[in-house]
Amino acid sequence: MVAAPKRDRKTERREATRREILAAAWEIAHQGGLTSVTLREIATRIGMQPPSLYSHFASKNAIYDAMFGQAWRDFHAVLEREAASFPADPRGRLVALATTYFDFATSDLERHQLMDVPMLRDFTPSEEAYRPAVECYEVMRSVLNEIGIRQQADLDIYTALAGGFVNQQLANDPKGDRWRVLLPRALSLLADDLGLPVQAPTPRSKK
Amino acid sequence: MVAAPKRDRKTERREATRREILAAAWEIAHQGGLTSVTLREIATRIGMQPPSLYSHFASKNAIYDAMFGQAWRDFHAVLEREAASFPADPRGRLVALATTYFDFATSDLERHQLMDVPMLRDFTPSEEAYRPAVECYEVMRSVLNEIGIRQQADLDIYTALAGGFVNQQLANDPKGDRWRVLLPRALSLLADDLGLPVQAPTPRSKK
DNA sequence: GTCTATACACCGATAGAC
DNA sequence: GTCTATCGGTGTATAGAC
Repeated sequence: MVAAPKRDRKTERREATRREILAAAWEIAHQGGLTSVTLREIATRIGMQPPSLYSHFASKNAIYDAMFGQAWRDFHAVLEREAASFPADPRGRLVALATTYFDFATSDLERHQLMDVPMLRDFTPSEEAYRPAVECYEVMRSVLNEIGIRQQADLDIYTALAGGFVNQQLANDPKGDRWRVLLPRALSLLADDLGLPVQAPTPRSKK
Repeated sequence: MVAAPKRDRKTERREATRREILAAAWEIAHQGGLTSVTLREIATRIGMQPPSLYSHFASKNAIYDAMFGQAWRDFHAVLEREAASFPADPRGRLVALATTYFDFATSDLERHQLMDVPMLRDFTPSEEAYRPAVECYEVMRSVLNEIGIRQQADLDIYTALAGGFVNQQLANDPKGDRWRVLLPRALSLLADDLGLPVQAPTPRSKK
């Protein structure tokens, strides 16, 4: 009995083309905003004719959908990776969680808009594309839960705060860190209010 | 010498038509979002042919521009009116200021997007339309200044907080008050951190 | 000031040949 | 799977008659 071939060259090529299309779409979005992504422009960039794209995606919204899913899967991967090395103390974890989200969101405006700002009319993510988003929320909620932030009102304040910082950073200082550096202080206010234990800072060498 | 006529019927009619155009534009925006405002649709609603709109506005962006200016002048009026009856104590003033902004912003999603969320490509407000926006910032900054919030970092935390609450409210509970009711608590955290004096609540009749 | 007619540049999507 | 050709629609804006 001969082993089935491990690689399916045809499928590989198909997926390579899909990736190429998505890469071009991201490139366009980064240059001219999400709404400037058009089938014509995608096709031009990858040397195709616009109708050929329909062999790979059922519609333009299907492309947005794939981008949406990809973005959340990427964040999920980052979140899992970073969460493994979060500090042990509650306040440190809180800051680390928020900073992980903040950095991911602010590092790519158009991706953030696609993920978190419903700005594309007549685009609604499919259930499949939405799944990794739900998984991210689960991870974040469980981290906050461990810390002791369980009440809905407390979670709501946290999300408003994190989202507000991201938006201000992107809107008013997109290349800087004006709000990023304030994040720990803002979170410590919340931590104080919730009575999270303060961990004495690790003693440093003298002075 | 005959007194000049107080009313210019021609000008009045012109401005009435302008108002009619803007009213139709807002109506469309409220129903289908800011980007769904088109000259065709405006013209249809007021019983005109699309090209006729050019007798009143130089371009579509000129219409957005007028809407932008109108929105900020409206907020300025609300702000001046409300500020006259803000409480005397710093914490009360802080909450009143933020609530005034919050209520105005959340009461009209499309207006908020036009004012605060740069989401229309190739639209930049003219200097004239931007002026009332600057005046609003002046008023808000001066209120915060009286309270004792003067450092840029403190102002930045305030704006991130206020903006974050507005966005969460509009995105996740547009018809409710889930974040509105949390606003005083969130602001008291900031007030605590800044050491704003706490005013003993006015004694009420017994228990 | 408003109209008709039209120019012009886009867009997403489909049909059918190869 | 990719192509050519094309459909049917969107939009802003201009020219010129009335």
